[in-house]
Amino acid sequence: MPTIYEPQQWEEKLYEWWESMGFFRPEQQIESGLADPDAPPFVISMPPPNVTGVLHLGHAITSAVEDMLVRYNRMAGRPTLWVPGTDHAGIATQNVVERKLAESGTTRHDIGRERFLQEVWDWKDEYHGQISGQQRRMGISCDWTRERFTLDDGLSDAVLEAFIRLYNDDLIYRGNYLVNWCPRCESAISDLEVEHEQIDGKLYTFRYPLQELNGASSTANHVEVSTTRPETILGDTAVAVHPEDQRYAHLIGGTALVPILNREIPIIADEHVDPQFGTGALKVTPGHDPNDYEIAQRHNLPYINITNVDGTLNAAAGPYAGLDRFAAREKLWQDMDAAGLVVADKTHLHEVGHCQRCHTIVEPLLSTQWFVKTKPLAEAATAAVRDGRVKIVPERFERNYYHWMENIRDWCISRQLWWGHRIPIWYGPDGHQFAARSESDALEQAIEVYGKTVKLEQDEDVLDTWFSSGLWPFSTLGWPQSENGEATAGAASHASDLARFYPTTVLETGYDIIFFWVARMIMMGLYFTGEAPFKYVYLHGLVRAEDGRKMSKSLGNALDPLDLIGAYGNDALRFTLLTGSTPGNDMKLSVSRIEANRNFANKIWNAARFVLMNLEADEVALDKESGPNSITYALPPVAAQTLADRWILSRLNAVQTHVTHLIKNWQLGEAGRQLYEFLWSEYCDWYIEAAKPRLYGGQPEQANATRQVLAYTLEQSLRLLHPFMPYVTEAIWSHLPGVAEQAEALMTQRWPSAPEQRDAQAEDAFGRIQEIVRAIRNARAEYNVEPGRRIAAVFADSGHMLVHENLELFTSLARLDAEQIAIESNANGSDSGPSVQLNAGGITTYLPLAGMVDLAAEQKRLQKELDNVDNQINRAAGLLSNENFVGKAPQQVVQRERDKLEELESRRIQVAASLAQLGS
RNA sequence: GGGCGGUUAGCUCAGCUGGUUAGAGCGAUUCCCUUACAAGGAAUAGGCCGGCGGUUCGAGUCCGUCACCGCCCA
Repeated sequence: MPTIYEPQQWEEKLYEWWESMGFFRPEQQIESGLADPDAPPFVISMPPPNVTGVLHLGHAITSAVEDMLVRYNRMAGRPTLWVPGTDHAGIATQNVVERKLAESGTTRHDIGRERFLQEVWDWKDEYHGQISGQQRRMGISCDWTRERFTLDDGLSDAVLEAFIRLYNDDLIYRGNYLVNWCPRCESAISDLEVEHEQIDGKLYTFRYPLQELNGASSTANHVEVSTTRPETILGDTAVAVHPEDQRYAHLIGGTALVPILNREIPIIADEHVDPQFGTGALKVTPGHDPNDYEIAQRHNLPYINITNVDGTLNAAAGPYAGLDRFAAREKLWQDMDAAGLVVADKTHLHEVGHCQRCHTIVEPLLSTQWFVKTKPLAEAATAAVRDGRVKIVPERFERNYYHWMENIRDWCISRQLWWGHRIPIWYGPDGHQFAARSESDALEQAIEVYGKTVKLEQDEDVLDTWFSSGLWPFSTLGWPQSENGEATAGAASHASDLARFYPTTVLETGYDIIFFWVARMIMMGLYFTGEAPFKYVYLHGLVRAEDGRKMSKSLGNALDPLDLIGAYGNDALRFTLLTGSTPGNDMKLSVSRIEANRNFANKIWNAARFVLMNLEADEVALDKESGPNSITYALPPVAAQTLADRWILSRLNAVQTHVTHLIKNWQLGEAGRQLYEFLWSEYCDWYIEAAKPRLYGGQPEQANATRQVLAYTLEQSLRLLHPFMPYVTEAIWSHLPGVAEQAEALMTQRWPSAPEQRDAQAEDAFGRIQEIVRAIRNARAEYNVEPGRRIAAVFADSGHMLVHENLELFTSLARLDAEQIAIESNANGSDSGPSVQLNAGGITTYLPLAGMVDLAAEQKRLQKELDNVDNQINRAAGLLSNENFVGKAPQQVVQRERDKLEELESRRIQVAASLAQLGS
């Protein structure tokens, strides 16, 4: 084994091997005996990445978390299925291909629907390969034989089925309403796809001319009105004031004249008007503003649409027709200025909706679209979370979810795009709608209606991508075919997937798509399958750049996960993503942390090298009792175990228990950190160091026992670490003599589940040794003792057994001179002058550093220590003298304080004695 | 306007249902290429846990409030 772990040498090779062995497939897991066929399967539907392009760190964290969960559960013996796939991403993908066409000087309209779709499919085929290659580099152990794409045949069938059922159940309707329109995409988008952003715009105030009231001579021939979008004046159909606003009461019922156009519009009273805002008078543009739209409904006002689909103004805008909406804004304002209507324009901060995909300012527009009636679906979906059928982790997101569900509005699902699932509606000559799975189906229906064959036109539009995504957890498992028991030929082998694997177990994704995706899956899943599509929703935070900003290509601060994997290895990246944050909280990804975790992988690699070098000498016995997928190294009999052995085994047991508990409670990061601490700070820094003297200098049987414990602990630790760092653990495991020959792979080994069995005495005793060793090392450093020099030490009698039984530990860990170690009942080391006196681990240790001891410094140090001990004694004694504490605190807490106080007091005696000796 | 999150060491973050003297990584200082690892080892320094108030025997942790930062929704 080389001295440095090189992930590049291992990762792709191991992944190909894992995949080729079928380890990712539940069928194989059962056949091989790893999975219990009767255990509840563990199932995840992978959030399908868009086929638009390249995977980013959001995908990396998704992959890391899901793979961790999947690997853990697989090892724990549940049949585990992780369904991969990609999303056709309607708007995003169409945009990219359109941009590509633009580069070669053409448009989709030039080449037509059919050729355009062919272009997109070609593009998809190319990028799909790239993306699944990247996903494999991320090491995800998903079942590729079940990979799906939202536009493939099976999923398209699911979309048809879902649409038609909702349509027939009157939960889908078509109508002319105000929708969010993106003039760049030339499509409607849903409320969710509008991103509100604060804009430093202007508030324009102008005079709305009034028609003179008949007979009465009014001094006011205008009313002042403010707007942020002057061009919409051209579409005004009323001026509104608050019914109780005294300033304007006399105007109600009058008539205003639209500037430039001189169209007559009524002045109305409506509660919605905020008298405090602007001038308190409101222009009403029902065709281009959602609030105004509602006012218009209340007052039966007409709706005027002034814009074309591309954002230019139409004939209704009179002289401004043909101008872009923003150019028209400028021109109209100039013209109004010239007409003496302008009062002022001042800067004004306000929220403006932008298209999520292309960032164009969205225009509210009257348009005929398809909608899903969401209320009934949302009610069921709310109930599923309320009664615990679906649990959201972290729980706080449930509030968001409820709030959204309770205020849900109908979902605009039609898009004026070509790339996507075409709406399965055909129109007869009279506009009659036929919802059908195919044109021939529609024609048959038409014959029944018309009594003869008629020409039908299919709706031009496609469905919102999220409509098909909403079906993902069950459509990928074969719904609706397998539900109807009519498996199609291609899906024959997976025909019963729906029955076996649905509902899925966990839906894991970023909290940013809880509404877009998670909420809709729950609504759709409940409606179509009667069951919530998953039991748990685990939401991870967003990965941000080191400066805390969102990573984006345009900011140039985006890190490419593939680059990071190439530079530091997959394990380093995923361990960083897993341990770098807590569920639902964002993380700033720092490269230095990835580097540190690469070092961790290397550290384990080298620890393994050390162990393996020592295993070469003799064959280490295996423990075959533990059964298939659990074969590990045998441990020496307890009688042959040293203190260090018992200590590390107890610690291993504790970590195993704790880590399992943490994972079950979704505390994945904390679980990873525990393993990091254990392996580095306990196994490497202490146990391996403690093992060295026994391996090199001890008796053969001792060396052998040590090898067993070294090997066992390493082997079990690799199992625990595998879900967090699959590659380096698998690579090391493949070298383990004996064990690796008995089984195929670490990833198909059983998760350790030994009962909790701590050795408190060993943990306490070894802890004392650590304290003493640290104190000696500290003193050596303080006194600049040459690192290689072995020094004498005298231990107080109180530590007789501990020191006597672990002499070699002290000599090797603290570099003591074995010839000059003494245990004395009344030691002061005075033979060779004053000593440094250490009070650690409950024992006084004297270091007779001849000629080096600085009396004054020692006195100062000991005094400081004494003060410190006194402080703690006061604290503990204070607590214990408090009746309330003794009476109300749990017994164990009180007992702990008593023990502590006792120890502190004996420590105080030691320190005080040391100080006294020094002074003498 | 409503909701959520954050504020802990110089920097980036842990700290689960309240209970040892609050931890890690990076950075800093000193020393060491000791036969697993210099991507390493040993040691050290560094924190009124955002402010105020409350509950409690006991608060980084629970409650209230304020401030600042960020996100979501309207």
